[in-house]
Amino acid sequence: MKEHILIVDDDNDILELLEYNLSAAGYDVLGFLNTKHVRRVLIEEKIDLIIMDRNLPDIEGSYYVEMLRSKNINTPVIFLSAKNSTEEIKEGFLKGGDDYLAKPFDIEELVLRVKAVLRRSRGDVKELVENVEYRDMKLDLNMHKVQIGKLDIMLTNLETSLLQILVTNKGKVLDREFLLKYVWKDAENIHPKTVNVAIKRLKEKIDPAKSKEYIKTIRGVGYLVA
Amino acid sequence: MKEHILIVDDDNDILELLEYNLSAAGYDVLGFLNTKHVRRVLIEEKIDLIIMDRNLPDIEGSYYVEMLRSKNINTPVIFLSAKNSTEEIKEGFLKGGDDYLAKPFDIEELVLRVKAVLRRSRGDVKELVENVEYRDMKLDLNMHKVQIGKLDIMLTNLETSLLQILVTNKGKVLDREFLLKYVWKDAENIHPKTVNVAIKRLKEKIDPAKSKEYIKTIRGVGYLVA
DNA sequence: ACTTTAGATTACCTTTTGGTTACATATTTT
DNA sequence: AAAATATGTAACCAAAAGGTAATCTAAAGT
Repeated sequence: MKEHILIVDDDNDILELLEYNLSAAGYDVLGFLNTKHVRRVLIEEKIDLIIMDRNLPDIEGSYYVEMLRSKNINTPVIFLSAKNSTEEIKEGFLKGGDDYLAKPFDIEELVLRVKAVLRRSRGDVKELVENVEYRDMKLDLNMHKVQIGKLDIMLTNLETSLLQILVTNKGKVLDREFLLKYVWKDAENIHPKTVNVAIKRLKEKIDPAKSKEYIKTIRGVGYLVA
Repeated sequence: MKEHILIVDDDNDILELLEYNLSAAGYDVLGFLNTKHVRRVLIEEKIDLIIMDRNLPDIEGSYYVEMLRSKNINTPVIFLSAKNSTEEIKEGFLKGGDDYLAKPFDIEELVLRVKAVLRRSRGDVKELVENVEYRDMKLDLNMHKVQIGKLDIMLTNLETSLLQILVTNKGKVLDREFLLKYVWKDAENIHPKTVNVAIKRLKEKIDPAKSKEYIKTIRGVGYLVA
């Protein structure tokens, strides 16, 4: 099955150039001139890579990506931009980009960078649409909520990604180091005890009566959903 | 556990600059001035990322990476090179590189690119450990429990590793010295009698009725699972 | 049978670890 | 800007794990 690339660039010429060349390279390409419908498409379709211009009419591209990341949308992103000072490049990576290419660019180099990112991220791309279920709990990643029985419980970003990683790794004990890596995205200087508190709050939220034991503590190791 | 980065660059100053900054960013760094021992290190150590100069005394860096790829060594590679024509950059990607940064480079940008590649190249799923079985006992190392018949019994860290080593060495008598070495990891000043108590507690836990005799005592030698 | 010796058992105590809460800071919403 | 919310940090407490030592028991040698 072809891999899907979503492009956002307000310059129609560039959009066409990219669509032409990436299609020729065997990808399915979806082009957009602004971010208006991007989020919905990301949720509804299986998108493997985003190519994003930074100078967009409605929003600065890197801010848009930062927003996506905060919603647990981790599709790889390559920035494409005339802003090419090192400061701006660094910002692109800090906001969650996977690569950064300055305009004007060599189209073949872009295609190669696309391939490199896809090669590396393959298999690790999370299904955005698919919701995760466990016992009587339905986790809706996009809406940031869990349905437990008839009850809808809103979750914060942190709670969503913590619960997500626990449930998708069900049956495995996740230690604090692992959780810090994937939920806190390696943020520097985060105390491991932070995990305890986050877990405690999550438990409290999804099971205030403490009757379900969704999340078990494995002393000396970490936490798991069994 | 820290991620390991291997660097190959014949310029000692650059090597030191990278070692300093990547160590500061929390990585374990191994620097090399040529590729002589690189392949052996890649095989023997767990290396998560390679930073490779292209101008090496013994071989062209991208050819070296191409060789690695042909040997199914798929560790991510970031090229670092004074060769920065688009043709040469393209060659870097074609030979299997994940990113390409032209010298001179901004060290902070490099660190960010390193993070981006590592973030993308590691899966977010915890690896499953193989489980061990013996008689009617299933030892689940992921969940730190044994299933005996229908019954699930949670184990502590010590109990898990003790039972694991006994069962995986089934048929062999393990003496206290051996157990102290592998279960207690040679911790200083551990009294050999400690093993007796640990074994006693483990027996009690997995067979409170004392009817199964999973673990036999061999007087004067040690313990075994037959 | 008696003695010796290794292992089992038990009780005790220290250390480690996680839970809990309160507070501070940062972020988001209004 | 103010209020509300989210989340990190630190302090404190409780529980669990596990090491040690004293005592008991059983096996091996005489």
